[in-house]
Amino acid sequence: MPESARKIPIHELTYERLRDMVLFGELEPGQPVTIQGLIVDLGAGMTPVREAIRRLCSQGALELQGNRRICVPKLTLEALDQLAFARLKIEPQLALMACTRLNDTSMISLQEIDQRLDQAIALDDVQGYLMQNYQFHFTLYRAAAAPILLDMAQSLWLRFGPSLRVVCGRYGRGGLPDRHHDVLRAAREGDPAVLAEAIGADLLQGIDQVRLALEEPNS
Amino acid sequence: MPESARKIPIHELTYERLRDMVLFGELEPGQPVTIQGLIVDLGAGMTPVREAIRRLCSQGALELQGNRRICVPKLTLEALDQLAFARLKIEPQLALMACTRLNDTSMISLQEIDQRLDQAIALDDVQGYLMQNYQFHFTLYRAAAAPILLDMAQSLWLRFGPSLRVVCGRYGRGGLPDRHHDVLRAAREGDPAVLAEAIGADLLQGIDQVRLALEEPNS
DNA sequence: TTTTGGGTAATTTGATCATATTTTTATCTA
DNA sequence: TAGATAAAAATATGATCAAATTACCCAAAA
Repeated sequence: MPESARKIPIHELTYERLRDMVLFGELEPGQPVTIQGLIVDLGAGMTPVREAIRRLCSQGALELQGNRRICVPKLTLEALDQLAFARLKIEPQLALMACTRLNDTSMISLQEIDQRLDQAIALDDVQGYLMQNYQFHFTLYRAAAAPILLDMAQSLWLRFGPSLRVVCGRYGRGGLPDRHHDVLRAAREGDPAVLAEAIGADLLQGIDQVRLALEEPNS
Repeated sequence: MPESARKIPIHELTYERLRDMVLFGELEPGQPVTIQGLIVDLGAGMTPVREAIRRLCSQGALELQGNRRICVPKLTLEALDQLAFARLKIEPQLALMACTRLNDTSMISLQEIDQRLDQAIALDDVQGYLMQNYQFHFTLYRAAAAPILLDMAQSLWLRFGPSLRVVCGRYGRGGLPDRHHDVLRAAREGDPAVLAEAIGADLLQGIDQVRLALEEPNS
């Protein structure tokens, strides 16, 4: 085995793997998650799996039901309202703080991600879209150098991710305008207020999509 | 042993115990936390302690240093700015949502907590003050019935708590005005905007106290 | 002689696993 | 349908291994 891999403990790798499964919709809302199942699927021991689950539970990515079962939480309308409020406060602020700190390297990264994002849209690759969309936002947010707000955004995305996947998978993106180009333009021009506004508009689009789906009669 | 106690798993009890230690300043910022030490101090096994630590790390209450050591994070000025921003967005909103849902029972609870708070101030009981202050805010916030925003507030308090303890212990409350009475009055009158404003003013007072302490030369 | 530096040994601590115990869920019979 | 039993899954412990820190010793320099 490569030496570089032996630096990261298994419980960390397990956490990252499980987090991505939630974030990119490999696990659906309402789907039960068992410790034993993950031990088999991820080939990890019991302790690392348990620790990864505890971390994700405290971030809201997983939910402990009264009996000791674990599942991916289903978004309710009330939860969506809270998520919308928090995301629209936190994420534009991260964008605003990032704006003045964006250097050439991160600008190039953003543009590359944007290209892959367009590709994924063209190919109807939902998983790819979700992954690049995540990378786009968090590459921007990381530039803000605000770890606490970044943690909060991460937790909000973990609660939001599974439902976004369901919506995208069911309806596709249906010709919605691509807000990322507005974001990129604002970033290039270096106007923090405009950039924050553009991020807000992008978030709102995703939130409204999920809200429409939740308001439909079928669960 | 009482049967009621056997319902709550040890890892949950351990988490709550350790959380309170962080929240109410039993652990100082920068203080190292060891798994082995907690096993001895709390009389728990290894698994529950590890899980409690993982949960608190992902809430920002504890911090993994590069080498696999754990400590209570020290607040920097940058971190304080982020905390201030987030708290002033989230907590007034929780108060606002709670306002219209406050019933007689919770109003009485708030008043009782406020009395105990005044007692603690009169007795210079720092620990008691911190505990009642926490109870006051979260009894109010819980009434909002907004679990996601409540989780966020909880995490913010976990990051803030240890430093507040240090400040209060060092300088006392130094004749600062008691904002809780404004909060209680607004709650009684049922005006959400005024209540949110009062909470904001209370938060700002604590934040400014900590900021003053951080700006001092000595670490 | 005292101090300092380097390196090794001992100890502490974290990571992981195997296993035993308890709880919950599912199944089967009356 | 209800109650009892079996199976499965979660909780919790302790043992083992690996990594990091600390303690200690000896030699060299001041």
